[in-house]
Amino acid sequence: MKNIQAIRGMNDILPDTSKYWAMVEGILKQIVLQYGYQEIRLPLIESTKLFSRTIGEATDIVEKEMYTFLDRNGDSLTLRPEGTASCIRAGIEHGLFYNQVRRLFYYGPMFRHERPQKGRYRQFHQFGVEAYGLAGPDIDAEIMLLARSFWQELKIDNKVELQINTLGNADARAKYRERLVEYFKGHYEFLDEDSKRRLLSNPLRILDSKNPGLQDLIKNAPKIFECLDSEARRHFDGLCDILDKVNIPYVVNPRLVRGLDYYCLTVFEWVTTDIGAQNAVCAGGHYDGLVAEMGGKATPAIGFALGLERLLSLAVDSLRLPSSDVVYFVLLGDQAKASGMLLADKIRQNSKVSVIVNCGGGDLSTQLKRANKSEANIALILGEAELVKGEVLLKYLRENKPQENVKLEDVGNFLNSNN
RNA sequence: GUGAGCGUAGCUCAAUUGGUAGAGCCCCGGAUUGUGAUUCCGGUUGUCGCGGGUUCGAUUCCCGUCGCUCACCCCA
Repeated sequence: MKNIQAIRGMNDILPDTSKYWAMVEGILKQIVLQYGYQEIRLPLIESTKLFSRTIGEATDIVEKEMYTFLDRNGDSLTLRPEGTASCIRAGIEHGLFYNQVRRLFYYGPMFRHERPQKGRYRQFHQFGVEAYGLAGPDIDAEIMLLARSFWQELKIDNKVELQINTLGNADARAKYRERLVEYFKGHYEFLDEDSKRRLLSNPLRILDSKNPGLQDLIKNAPKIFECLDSEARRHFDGLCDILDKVNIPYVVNPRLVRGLDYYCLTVFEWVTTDIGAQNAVCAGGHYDGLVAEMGGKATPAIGFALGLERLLSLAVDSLRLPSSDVVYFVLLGDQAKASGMLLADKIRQNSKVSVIVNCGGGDLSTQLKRANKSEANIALILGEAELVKGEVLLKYLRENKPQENVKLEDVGNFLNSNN
């Protein structure tokens, strides 16, 4: 029988890699907490309607990428393809947004049934940040400052670029959509198959096309700025003004549109050229209409999601794992074996170090080999001779220092002060 | 969903114009019966992805299939 393998596009994160995940998650979490954002933990499964309504019926996510199945009672359920819909659902359900400002964050796995490639998997992980009840543009800038803190702390500030654009309000977006359709219909014969399809489903996305043959056509297309009302224009100018003053470099990219239906006003992407074709590390925008659309009171909202797989592949080179204090407990003889586990627990209680106790026997040489292969930087040797003296023999595995004898009752303190 | 490249040991890879496979790392034992990492010696690695075809004979050639990777589409 063939061995069972992981589902396509679903990855195991093995110990060598999980260390980096834990470190990055810790850094991100610490930063958002410092900005006053609170964690919200959301279910992985929601009612299918939640996503089809909010993300947009005509988007690829809803049309063909959702993991949808019937519950035993016949309800249609879906593994979440993104976090914002759930976040708003939870916020309305528990009254979090009612006349209040909320700064929230979440992280965890998302699911989209796409063909996997570098930086894109069927189960992938997002870290999302969302702010409710603030119209901006100051909150827009805050969120970008926050993201910039991520890159600085992860030492990848020089690898990412911020691109911003505005989509205007719903009216402007509708008007712009019409003008774009008109324009591209006038040049229909030059469009490729994908763009002809997009003309019907989501004309804004034609602007995003990677086809080199289309670039001239796109360059000459009408600009969203021609359709903006004065309020949207003020919002965007206000954002640019703050970004300039807080020294966040950015590029205005009028062709930047987002795939999901719910975005309006400010949209932005942090992009990179370092991780393959999937170049968006972090992206988001305003979704001021969503809360009301889902039955809540009209509430301005802005947020972004960042792809942790993409972030990891970008940051892993510059990350230095914190050195860990680990000792390996070598036990020789039946007496030592009997008391070793107990002693190890005493050390764990009296110090902050991790203690790996040798299991499976072996002579001194064998056990030291294991110690050397482990992450331990110190071996503690306890044999008949040491037991009699009430000591352990402490041997440094990674530094050129002489080994020394330490009284059993002093081991915890010794390890503490040594590190 | 579409296209291209690749599937040989736990890992990284080699080889055979078609004659049933090899190296490094890893692992185990010994030199070293209480001293690891270095060095030396020895040992185990395998339905050559799966199925079929051609052939006296297929890991090699052909067809199919599955898997992986990258790219398109789409998105974080």
